[in-house]
Amino acid sequence: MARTTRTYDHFCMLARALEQVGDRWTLLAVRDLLGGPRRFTDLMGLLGGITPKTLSQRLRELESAGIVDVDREPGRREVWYRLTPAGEDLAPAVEALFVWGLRHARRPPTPGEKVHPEHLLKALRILLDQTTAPRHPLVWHIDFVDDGAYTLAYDGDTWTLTNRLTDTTPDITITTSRDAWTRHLMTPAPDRPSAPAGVELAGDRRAIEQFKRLLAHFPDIDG
Amino acid sequence: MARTTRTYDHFCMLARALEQVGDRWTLLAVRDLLGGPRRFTDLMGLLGGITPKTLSQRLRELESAGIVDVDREPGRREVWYRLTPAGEDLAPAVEALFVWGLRHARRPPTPGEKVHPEHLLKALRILLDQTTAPRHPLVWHIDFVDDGAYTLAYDGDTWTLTNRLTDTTPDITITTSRDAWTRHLMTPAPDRPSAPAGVELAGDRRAIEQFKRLLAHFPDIDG
DNA sequence: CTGGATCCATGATGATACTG
DNA sequence: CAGTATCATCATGGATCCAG
Repeated sequence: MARTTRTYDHFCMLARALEQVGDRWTLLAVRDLLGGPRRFTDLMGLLGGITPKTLSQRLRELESAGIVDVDREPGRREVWYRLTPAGEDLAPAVEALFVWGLRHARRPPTPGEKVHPEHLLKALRILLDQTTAPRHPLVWHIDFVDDGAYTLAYDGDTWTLTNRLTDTTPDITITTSRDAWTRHLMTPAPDRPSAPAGVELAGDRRAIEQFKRLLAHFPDIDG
Repeated sequence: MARTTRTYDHFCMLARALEQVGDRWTLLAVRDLLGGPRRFTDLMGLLGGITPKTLSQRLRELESAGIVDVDREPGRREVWYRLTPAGEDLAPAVEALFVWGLRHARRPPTPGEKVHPEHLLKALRILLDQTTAPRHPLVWHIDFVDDGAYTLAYDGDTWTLTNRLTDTTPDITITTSRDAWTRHLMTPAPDRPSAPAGVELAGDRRAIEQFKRLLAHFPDIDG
């Protein structure tokens, strides 16, 4: 009896969930789609070592599970993948695993390990959500000259990461490169230079001070 | 270059977490260990179709990841597996996936699907945690004549499931069988008989009413 | 009986190249 | 840009066997 998809044959909702998102690469694809719609090659880049075959297979599985919507318009080359509401609902699970990794699987990047600034920003967002509660809303624009631009915003309740610059006027704008940003964030906070090379901070003096204060214990989630 | 364990080679804490717990069966083993220490064969039973080879491999991986502690005492036949504190910290992630499954992957049990009462109880615990807040602490004993016994308790803040009968005096005691309990819980609440066959409820009249009321919308997590 | 190990078959994934 | 095609390798499942 040829089984079309691998199942656990348990009547358990965790098993059911893992049948949908438990395959290798699947939750990493969801992680990258949580930032907003992406094209196939965007995902290829973010997912590092995945092969196109595996990625297209995963995307089809996610589509048929109702987790991803595919946007193909005739006459347009690009295909955009976006999460459905059911896909967005995976955010708490992805985040819980992320938090666990931050606590229990944190190691400096090994040589040859792909460091993508978006994933650092995601870790930062989660950490901010768990450790701080600023008094007022905040908007930070982070512009990677060699990669893309992101908005990290606090709405008075939670922090949000968006993979583009929002229309809102930012409190600060960070202009940097992937390497400089990675180097800056991976430097233990006490050792960080106040004017790090390759990281330009623009904005109000107090907003910049607040930014540095809020980043002060990244990436230590404890204490 | 022979890679001993499969990695993603991403500097991302979600990828790191999934390298530890992302393999097939791993989170299901953690799920079953969250209830308390278990022996190899307990896990074999709870995990349904896993082969001993895969289970022992997963347990060794979990042990070397610091998620599971193995208790081998000389002169004792059994080997007990238990979660370390790092393993217990997986509870939020397991639960978030469970909740997602409850919302988005709920289907009645298909014929041939193993139904373990413990997993139903776990779903019930999560649901109670998300939907109710009784005024006072509660202790329910559930005794399966053909399987084992569990305690579902509310301490004034959260619900806990334990895979044995605790010493506390229970508010109610349910004596049932795997089949009868499954049949009862899988019947839509409005159709449940007030004196279901094979499910004996013992205890104070008001406690029994409360029990029925609290189970009234299982397994619907929404609304 | 518990806690595995071993052998083999098969399916899932990876590397590389190529195409509409 | 968005994938397929082909081939090689690895992980998993099924069955069986074994030692304490």
